[in-house]
Amino acid sequence: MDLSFDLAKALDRTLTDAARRAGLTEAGFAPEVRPADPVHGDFQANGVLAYAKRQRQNPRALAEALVSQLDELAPLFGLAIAGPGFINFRLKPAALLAWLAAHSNREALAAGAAAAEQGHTVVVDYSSPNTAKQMHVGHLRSAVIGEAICRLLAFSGAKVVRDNHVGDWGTQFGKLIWAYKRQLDSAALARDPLEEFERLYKAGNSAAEADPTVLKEAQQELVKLQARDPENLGIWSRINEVSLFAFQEIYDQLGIRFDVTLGESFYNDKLEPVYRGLADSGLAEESQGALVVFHPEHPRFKTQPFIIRKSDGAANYATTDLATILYRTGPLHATDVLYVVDKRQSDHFEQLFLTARKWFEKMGGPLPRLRHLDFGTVLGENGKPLKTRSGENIRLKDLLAEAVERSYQLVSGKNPGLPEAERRAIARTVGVGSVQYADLSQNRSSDYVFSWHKMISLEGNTAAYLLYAVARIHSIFRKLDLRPGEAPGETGATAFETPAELALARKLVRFPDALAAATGTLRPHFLCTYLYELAGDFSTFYNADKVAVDEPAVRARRLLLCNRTLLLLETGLQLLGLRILTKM
RNA sequence: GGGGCGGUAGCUCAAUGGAUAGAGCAUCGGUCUUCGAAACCGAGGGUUGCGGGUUCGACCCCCGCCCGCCCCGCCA
Repeated sequence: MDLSFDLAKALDRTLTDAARRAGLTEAGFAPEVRPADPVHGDFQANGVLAYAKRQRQNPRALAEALVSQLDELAPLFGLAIAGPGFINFRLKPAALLAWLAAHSNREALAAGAAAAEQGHTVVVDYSSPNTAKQMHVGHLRSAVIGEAICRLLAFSGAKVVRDNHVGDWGTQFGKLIWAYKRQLDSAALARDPLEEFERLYKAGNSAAEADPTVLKEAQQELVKLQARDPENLGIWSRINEVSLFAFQEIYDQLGIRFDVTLGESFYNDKLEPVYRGLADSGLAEESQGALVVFHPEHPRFKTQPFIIRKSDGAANYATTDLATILYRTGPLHATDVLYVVDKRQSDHFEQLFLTARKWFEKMGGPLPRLRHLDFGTVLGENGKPLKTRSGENIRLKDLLAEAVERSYQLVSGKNPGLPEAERRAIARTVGVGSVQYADLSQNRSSDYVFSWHKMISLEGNTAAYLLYAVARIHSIFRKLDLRPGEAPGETGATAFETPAELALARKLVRFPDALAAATGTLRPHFLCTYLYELAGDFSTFYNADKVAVDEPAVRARRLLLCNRTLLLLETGLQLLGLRILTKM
C-alpha cells in the first residue's frame, strides 16, 4: 500500500484484498475502516465483528487470520487486535513524515481530494432573497452554508453552478409600483435603495389597507406588469437591478459570487410546459378551482395538495420550482441539485421532489438527484427567533457591521500597537469570519442561539481562535525570516518524537477524513470540529516544543509541522468561505 | 388531530451501531528573563427526557409515553 491522500480508503482496499486471501469471502466482507480514538490508533477496522457474527465464527480468530495477510502494512503501521476483534492501525512516525512530505501544498491536497465528486455537476440553490427588501438575519444561514458547500464540492472535484434563485416576481410589486409612481424619494433612493423600496412598499401597503380604491389601483399595477406594460416593466427591472447591486455588497463581505442569478421571473415564460405536462400525464387534477397534485400513496400528501396553479390562474412557487428543475436538468446539465433552504419548507420540497420524480418517470428522462439541505433557525438568547429589541428583523448589513465593530474593539484591546488601518482590516476578517464560523460550526439542521460573546471570543471553537493560530504560525516564519508555502527549512527533518509532535502529526494526517465527512454529508461542521482540534493540537505543540532550536533535524521537522498546520488551517478556513490573515 | 425536528454536564454544543459519551463557557488550581499568555496544563461536574425492545455491542435502530419548537390549500 502506498501513502495516498485518503489513507482510510487505501486501507479499506488493502483489507478487502487481504480478506479474500484469508478466506473471509462468504456473504461479502466490508472492512469498515474508520478513524480511531487516538488511544487505540489512527484507524480501526470493525468489519470482522459483523462478519464473524454472520458466519458464527470466532471474531478474534478471524482477525488473526486477516492480520496474517497484512505483512505489506508492517512498514507503515503498527497493527494490533483488541477487544472482541477490533483491528487497530497506528501510523509509524516515519510514515507520518512521509505522508506530510507528500502533501506539502494546496495542489497536492486538491489532487487527492478531487476523486470524491468527479463527474458531478451540482447546481446549488442558495441565498435566494426577495428583491426590493433588505437581506436580514433570516438570510444568513442559506448564504453562509450554501457557499461553504459549494467550495467543499468544488474542491472535491465537482463542477458547481452557484444559482441565486431570487424572488423577483411576486404580488408585492403591485403595491410597490403604486407607491413608487407617487411617493418616490430620489435622494433616499440614491442613499440606500433597499431602505427606500421597503418604505415605499410599506406606504403602498398601508394606503391599500386604508383605501379600497388604492388597493384596486395597486392590483391594476400588478396586472399591467404581468401584461408587460413598458413603464411598469421598467420600474420593476430598475428595482431588481438596484436590489441585486445592494445584495452584492453583502455577498462581497461573505466572499460569495454567483455563477447565475436566475430568479422567478426568468421562468415566467417556462411555466406552460409544467401545467401541460402534469395535466397530460394525469398527475395533476382540478381541486377547488386550483390545479393540484395529490400523492395517494403518501400518508399526508394524499390529502395535502401540491398546488401548481392557483384558483385565480396564477403560478406560485411550486410552479416555478418545477420549471426550474426542467431548466437545471436541460441547459444546466445538473446531475445533482441542492436546495439550501430553511427546514420549515421541508414539506414543500418533499412534495416537489415526489412530483418531479413521477413527472420525469412519465417523460422518460433522467431526474437529477434532488436534495433539500435544511437548516435551523437563528435564535436570540430568549430562545425565540432573533429579532431587534423592537421586534424587527435584524438586517444582515447591520449584523455584519456590528461584528466588525466588536472585533475592532477586541483587536484594539489586544494589539494596540498596530496601525489603525491594519486593525480595521483585521477586524473585517475576524468579524465577518466569526459570524460565518458560528453558523457553520453548528450542525446545520439544529436551531442555534446567537451570542456575540461566544462568537467573537478567543476561547473555544471560534473563528478568532483559529485565525489566531494562523497568525501565530506566520509570526514564527517572520521571526526566522522564512516564507511559508515554500517548504522552508524542512530538508533533513527526522521522524517525530515528542508526544506533542506526534499528536499534531497524527491530527494533520486526518484531514482527508474530516473533509470526506463534511463533503459526504454536506455538513460543514465536521470540518470545523477538525480545524478546531488541529489548532488546539498546534497550540499544545507550540507551548511544549520550541521550533527555533539549534539542532537542524529537530528544527526542520518542527518547521514542517508548522508549515503543514498552516496549509491545512488556511485551506480549511477558505473551504468554509472565511478569509485569512497573517497578523492579528 | 396528522406530520417533521429536537431533549446529552449548571449553560452552549459535539459524538459513522463500536472500546472508559467528548469540547467550550462558567467554577477551582497551576504556567510568561526563551518562537505572540489573544495561549497552555490540570481538577471537579453525566441514570444521554421516561419505560420497554432488537443487537456480541445503542446517545444512535424499533415501539409506547412526556416535554419543546416548527409545518399542515392557493406566501416563499
